[in-house]
Amino acid sequence: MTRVLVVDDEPQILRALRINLSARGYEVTTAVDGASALRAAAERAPEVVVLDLGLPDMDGTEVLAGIRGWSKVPVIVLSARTDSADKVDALDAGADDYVTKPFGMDELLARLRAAVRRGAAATEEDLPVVETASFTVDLAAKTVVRDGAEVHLTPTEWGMLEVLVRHRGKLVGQKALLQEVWGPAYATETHYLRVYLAQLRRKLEPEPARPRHLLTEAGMGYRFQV
Amino acid sequence: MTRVLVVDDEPQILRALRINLSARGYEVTTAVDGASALRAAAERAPEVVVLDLGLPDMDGTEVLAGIRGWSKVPVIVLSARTDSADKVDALDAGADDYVTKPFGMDELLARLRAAVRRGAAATEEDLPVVETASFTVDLAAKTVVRDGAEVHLTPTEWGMLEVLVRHRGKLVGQKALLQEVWGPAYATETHYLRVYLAQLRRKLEPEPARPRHLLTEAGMGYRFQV
DNA sequence: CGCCGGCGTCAAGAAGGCGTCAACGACGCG
DNA sequence: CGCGTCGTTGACGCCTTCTTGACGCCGGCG
Repeated sequence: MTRVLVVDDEPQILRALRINLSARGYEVTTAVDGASALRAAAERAPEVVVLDLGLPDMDGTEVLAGIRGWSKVPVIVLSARTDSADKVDALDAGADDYVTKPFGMDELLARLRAAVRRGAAATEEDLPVVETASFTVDLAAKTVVRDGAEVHLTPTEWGMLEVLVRHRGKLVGQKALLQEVWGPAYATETHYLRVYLAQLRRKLEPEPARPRHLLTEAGMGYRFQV
Repeated sequence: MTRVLVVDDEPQILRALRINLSARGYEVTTAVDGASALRAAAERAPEVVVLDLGLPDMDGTEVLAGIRGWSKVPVIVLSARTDSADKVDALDAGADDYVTKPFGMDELLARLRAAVRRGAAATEEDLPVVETASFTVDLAAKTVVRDGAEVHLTPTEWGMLEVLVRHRGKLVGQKALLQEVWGPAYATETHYLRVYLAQLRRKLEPEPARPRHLLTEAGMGYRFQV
């Protein structure tokens, strides 16, 4: 479910985009002015933004600058102005694409897909590599390295480790862990946790009996400590 | 000095772009047909490509696919066709932008800057040739060389190898692999993977029973190890 | 002090994934 | 039409992985 933020002050455009995007499985948020657009961009963390330049409260390029100040999210600018200088300004201000109204919905959707595709490639690359004193977890490559050698993990082992590493430092409840790895039906099979935690510790901890990174919080859940 | 590859068969456009781009400090390479475009893209490793769809020897989208087979370099498509379907096709084939002729030079330059700005982040490890201890894969030429001789691969075999090599080092999930090679409808035909992996290993691995580069991660997927 | 529940460990059987071989049919080419 | 190549499918044995049960340890509580 791709989150997209649509910013426009014309109700009919907003409506058309909302309908078309929702129908294609996008999760649409809308904003009708610059201030609420900036707020929505920060709160919803959309994966792509469609931004009309003609807003009532502030200039579109200001909104763009406001977003670019902290985010690299792809922004597709919509505008009624066909003037070349406007396009240049918007693109140089950080827009990823510029579409003039009236626009073909097919084309806009295609440009949207292109923008999302690029953005996805970018976020995939900055998946973190988490390092501890005794081993290293690469979430993107799905590998664990210990003492220079790769450690082989089974799918279930990796599933648990991934969840724990993603929430590193935080406590993950038993129920939550079971549901994320095995599915909602297994929320009470706490025995699985013990078995697989033991296997992970045997493979990763220098002293499995005294775990330093894969910690148990009795009665609560588990925690991954860097 | 940003390297840009311009592909067009109309001399006056080539000339206009060369002059304008050179004047702005770009390092321009040109190509007048698809075959030389692919060669130039592989050899010069441009940071951005301007590609005309109407080439004499092959369809523009084929050129695009040829580049996308191994590189994420931003491609701006130029075309005289204003038809919405053409735009959608090109954008979905991996184009980053689509500009219709006749175009304003200012606008094209702005779109070029936008494309370069985005692409600047992700232009490493984009090399079209990947070498292992026992064979060499050329993603741009779509060839595999082993012991000095070229190895013949069927289209499906090549499809799998290409996907794996493109994600070299990373684990590729079975579903992802099936969908990239066979299409979304085949996401569960895991038997195909076993058959074709075996064939690839027989053709490429020195010891097919003990693969060194085409590795299986049971239950998860496959990995290409350099 | 003894009971009890949660935890860690081990091991064995069940289930499913994997590699391999081989056969079949579709297709393109001469 | 005959040929070879390629993709698809089935069968089979092997091996990994999951699941399950048994058991001992420990800390809290009555």
